Amino acid sequence: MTDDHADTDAPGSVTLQAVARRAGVSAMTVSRVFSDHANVSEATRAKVREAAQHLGYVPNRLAGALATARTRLVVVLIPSLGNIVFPEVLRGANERLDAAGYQAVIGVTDYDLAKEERLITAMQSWRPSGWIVSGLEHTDRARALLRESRSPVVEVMDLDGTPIDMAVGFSNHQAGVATAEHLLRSGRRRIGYVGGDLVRDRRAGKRLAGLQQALAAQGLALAGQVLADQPSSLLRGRAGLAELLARHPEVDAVYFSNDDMAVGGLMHCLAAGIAVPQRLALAGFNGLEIGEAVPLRLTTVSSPRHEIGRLAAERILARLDGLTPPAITDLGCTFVAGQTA
Amino acid sequence: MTDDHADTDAPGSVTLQAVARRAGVSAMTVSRVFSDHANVSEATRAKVREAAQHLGYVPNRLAGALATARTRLVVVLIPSLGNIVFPEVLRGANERLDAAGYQAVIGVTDYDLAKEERLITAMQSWRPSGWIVSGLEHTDRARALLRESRSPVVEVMDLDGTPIDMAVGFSNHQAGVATAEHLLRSGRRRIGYVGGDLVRDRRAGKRLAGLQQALAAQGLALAGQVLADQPSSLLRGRAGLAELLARHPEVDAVYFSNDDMAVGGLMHCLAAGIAVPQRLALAGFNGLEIGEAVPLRLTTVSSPRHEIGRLAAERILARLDGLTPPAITDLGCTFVAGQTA
DNA sequence: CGGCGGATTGTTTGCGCTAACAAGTTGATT
DNA sequence: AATCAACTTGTTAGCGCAAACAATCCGCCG
Repeated sequence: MTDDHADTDAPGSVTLQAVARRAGVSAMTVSRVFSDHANVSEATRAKVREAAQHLGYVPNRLAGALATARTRLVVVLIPSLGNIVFPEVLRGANERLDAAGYQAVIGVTDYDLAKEERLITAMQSWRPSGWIVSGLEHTDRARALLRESRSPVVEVMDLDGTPIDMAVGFSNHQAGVATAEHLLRSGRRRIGYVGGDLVRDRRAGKRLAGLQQALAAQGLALAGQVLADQPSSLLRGRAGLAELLARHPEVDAVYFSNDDMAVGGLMHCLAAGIAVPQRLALAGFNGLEIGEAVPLRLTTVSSPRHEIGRLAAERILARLDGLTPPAITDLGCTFVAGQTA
Repeated sequence: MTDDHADTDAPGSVTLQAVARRAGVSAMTVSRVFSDHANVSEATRAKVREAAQHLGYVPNRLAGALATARTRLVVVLIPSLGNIVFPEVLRGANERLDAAGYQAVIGVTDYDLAKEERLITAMQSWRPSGWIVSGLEHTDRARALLRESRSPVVEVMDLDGTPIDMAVGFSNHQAGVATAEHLLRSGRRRIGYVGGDLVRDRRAGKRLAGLQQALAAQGLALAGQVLADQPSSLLRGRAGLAELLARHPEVDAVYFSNDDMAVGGLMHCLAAGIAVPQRLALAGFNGLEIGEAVPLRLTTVSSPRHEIGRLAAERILARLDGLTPPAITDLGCTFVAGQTA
């Protein structure tokens, strides 16, 4: 073994130059082979590929991105990784981005707009090619930073408001209205709510507002509510329903902030022998699989999470291709008539 | 407005040079202020910070990383985003990395070792500072690539085998043994299994192997098994148990590949009126919240997913600080005696 | 047989930053 | 007042790659 140590080298240490030397061509030619957008003769191509293979060359995207000012990095900002909903959005985005040679870079805001703003600043230092952020609520500065980044921005999971650039999702308000209408149609009049912090989870707040608006249209108001301040979960929903019933025994239907909470509530009913839906109707939101697997299929509104992630990525890629995709993509959410309401 | 356009500029367009000019110092001095590892007088610091603030300067980490050959990027490779287990590992890792100024970069292998290998090659082009990968099973080439990257590697969620560099997790085999022992102690002898593809999910395979080994020690064998080839889920578990009971009505206990499957099985029992645990004992794995929320608390073995992610990140950071953390960190997993077995 | 056009390859330069070293400044010490 | 050490700031060069332009090569036409 002489001077090019072949596969015993660290892959990162082999440069374009090294490959060029071994192939007997210039660095630029090697670059052209790897980004293959220029015309290089088949013979040269083969020589270069052989050399690259032999040396174990892996291109350095840092250098490439610096030179071209195109990182092919897309930041995905989600509120939480602890709730399966957002990983599913991420999954959709990641699948599409990966297929296009782009890399998703995640940030978790913890439902905190100040933290989101900090993350945006930090992420900007990677000069991402695009942004996918959750919701339409942001600090003014966050909005300004995103706009000034001059990269495509897609806000996902919410359409009740004005997007910075593009939006892919559905109306949470509408989901609340749809649920209210179903409950009212089935004769419920004393409707309660069990959820989490409505300031942190603005989208849950919008669903509740939709429900309340539909109630108000019938001259009704919420019969009672329980708001936990910890993140939503099955156990919280179970305890929350118990508390609501203790304080407002008259309620005949309960809207939950989401399916986790609702299934928790259903478990309370099963354990406490409360007849669902005769004595009490239950409704959730999201259309999680768990709602289908419980003994009584959960009545809920299903959100197209995976598709939202996929389409958000699609919109960004389209924009980077010089196209002009629609600013707003309403994927809707579908009412699922289960057995609990 | 003369030549430096202040905050109307795209943040990415402001360079160290521009800040240096406005502050009346050299670029190097600005660099020192931002990476603040050198001594810069307080007066200069203030001038620089004012200039940076005014121009809306955001450092370019691509350029910084290229110059220092340190990206502060840590690749996290997980098999799936569709199962809450792995996002939780990711959450733990992300929290720790974020706090240290590092960025997690995700890749989803889909339980496919060939895809994992491809991802490792692709990720290497970002020259990550470290790697967190799931499991101990990899292709030879994947193993070689990781070793040659000369960056710290932590394999998570499995200790039954030999790590490339470091490992943080627990023994899946042991989890299977513990479950078997509990079932045997409570008098079960005809134990069945419901799970997914054991080649794809090697860790589930190791748990089953542990169970079988413990059975064999008593001269017993598995009474029957059902293997779905789709990813594990509540509905699959529910259907799987129905199928197992149809084919092997004599089984008196069922081990599931994980809690999702087990809760699905429990739902089948609730719906079909099968007495749990009298007629049939059920056991899962993971210790998901859903197992605690169902009417009968699920008997399972709890895995410290969040802590595994956190510690994996910790190990990488320690190594990058020049320390020598332990090669193997066994966090164990704890048997949870629920009401289903 | 000279020269022209298209295909192929090479050269130069700079992306934005930081390591390494050089140089200047200050105050204290003798 | 000369000297030195410690602190502070500047200069040079290069990280690995690709854009832009320059140079070469080849076959083929008139």
